[in-house]
Amino acid sequence: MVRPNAGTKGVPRLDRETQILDIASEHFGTHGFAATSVAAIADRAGISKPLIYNYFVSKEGLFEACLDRGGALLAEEIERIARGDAVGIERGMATLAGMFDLLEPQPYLWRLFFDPTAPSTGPIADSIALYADRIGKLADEGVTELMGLAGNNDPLDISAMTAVWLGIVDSLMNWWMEHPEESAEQMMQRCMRLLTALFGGASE
Amino acid sequence: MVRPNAGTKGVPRLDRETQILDIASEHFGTHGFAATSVAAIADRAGISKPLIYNYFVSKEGLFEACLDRGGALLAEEIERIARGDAVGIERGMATLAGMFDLLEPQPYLWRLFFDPTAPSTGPIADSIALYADRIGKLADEGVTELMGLAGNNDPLDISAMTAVWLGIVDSLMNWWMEHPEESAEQMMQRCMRLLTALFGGASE
DNA sequence: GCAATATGACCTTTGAGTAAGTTACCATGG
DNA sequence: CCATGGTAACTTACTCAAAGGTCATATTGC
Repeated sequence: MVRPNAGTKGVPRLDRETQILDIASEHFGTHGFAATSVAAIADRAGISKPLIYNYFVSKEGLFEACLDRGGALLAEEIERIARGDAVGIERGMATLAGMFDLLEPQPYLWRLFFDPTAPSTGPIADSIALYADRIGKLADEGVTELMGLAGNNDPLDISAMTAVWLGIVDSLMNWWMEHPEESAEQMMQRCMRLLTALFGGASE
Repeated sequence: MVRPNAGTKGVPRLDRETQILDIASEHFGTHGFAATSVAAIADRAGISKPLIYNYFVSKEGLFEACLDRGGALLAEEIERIARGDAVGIERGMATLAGMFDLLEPQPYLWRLFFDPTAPSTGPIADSIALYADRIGKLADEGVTELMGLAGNNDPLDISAMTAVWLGIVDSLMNWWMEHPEESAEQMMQRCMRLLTALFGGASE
């Protein structure tokens, strides 16, 4: 009764790490690196701060672990879709569909890689650059294809269009976070409707 | 000699306030509220922290002053454009043109109102909500028009499309921040090219 | 008893915010 | 024409709280 919380809870390290990463990813993704405190994560996990430091060394280490897990997930999925044969807008929509499926339980994962409050130097910046490049490269590839079809090969135009494309994905993930009742399937159908509205029903 | 830095520099309050707001807006807009320190702003302005507190009361007060100045600027410009007669995509492009002109020296201003690390309660949240609503309402209006032309009146579709539109503006401002050599005029022409590429040259 | 899981209590750094004073300028009165 | 004092601009040197990070120790299963 004096120390109601003393002693082990018997949760294996891997399970605990997974749980911590889940909670940390949500916090980091939702509020950003700077506005997230390790103590808050520990609280939400029902454990003490030192356990987190024991497993992840530092706040940056924890963030990096989130990046690694999330980045691998995202990059692999986008790469898988890139190996398909969709081209132009179709490829974009296929990518979106994949992202919705993948991120159904956790749309905030996407934002980990576009966090302006994350450290801009050191291992974190490297890690972000790594995955952002990997994702960005595929986006760039898709956009280059699309623009090429329209006869535009200007590198800066392509760079800007890629940024816009990533921004679109970003805003859809944000919107999804504010409408959690929406399923991946519904999100995708909504996007199709938006696309046809934009193109006056002439797409497809 | 004992206190080489003591004493006034004789800069009138209004001038100093303007200078502080310029620097603070850039920091807040670039790195977010949580990742910005008052001391850093004071440093960049070449003054001491207490002077900032003297003029703006608190970090939140400073942020709010940035919001008020920037928000009025943005909202008034968007409202001015909304009173024009452009409709659908044209209205979007007109708005973009206005934003580029207005934000030529300071694209980061836009991000002040979409900062996930800003306090979510209190006067700041109110201020953000005020301007974000004002901007969002106009965006919503434009999007509703556009979607209506295509026969889509679903409120959630409109809400999502508005989010996407704001996300597009956001990503363009970010891209611009990374390409400061670009003029407002050039940005606009680039956007026109992107639009025609998207619509297969059939727009206009 | 040993290794894994776990914690309370601490240290340290960072950054928001403040108290008290300093410097320069300008208006007034003698 | 110079003392006097009021006020605006400005700073040094602090306080205090929150958050990152560490240490010694406790519980439990084998």
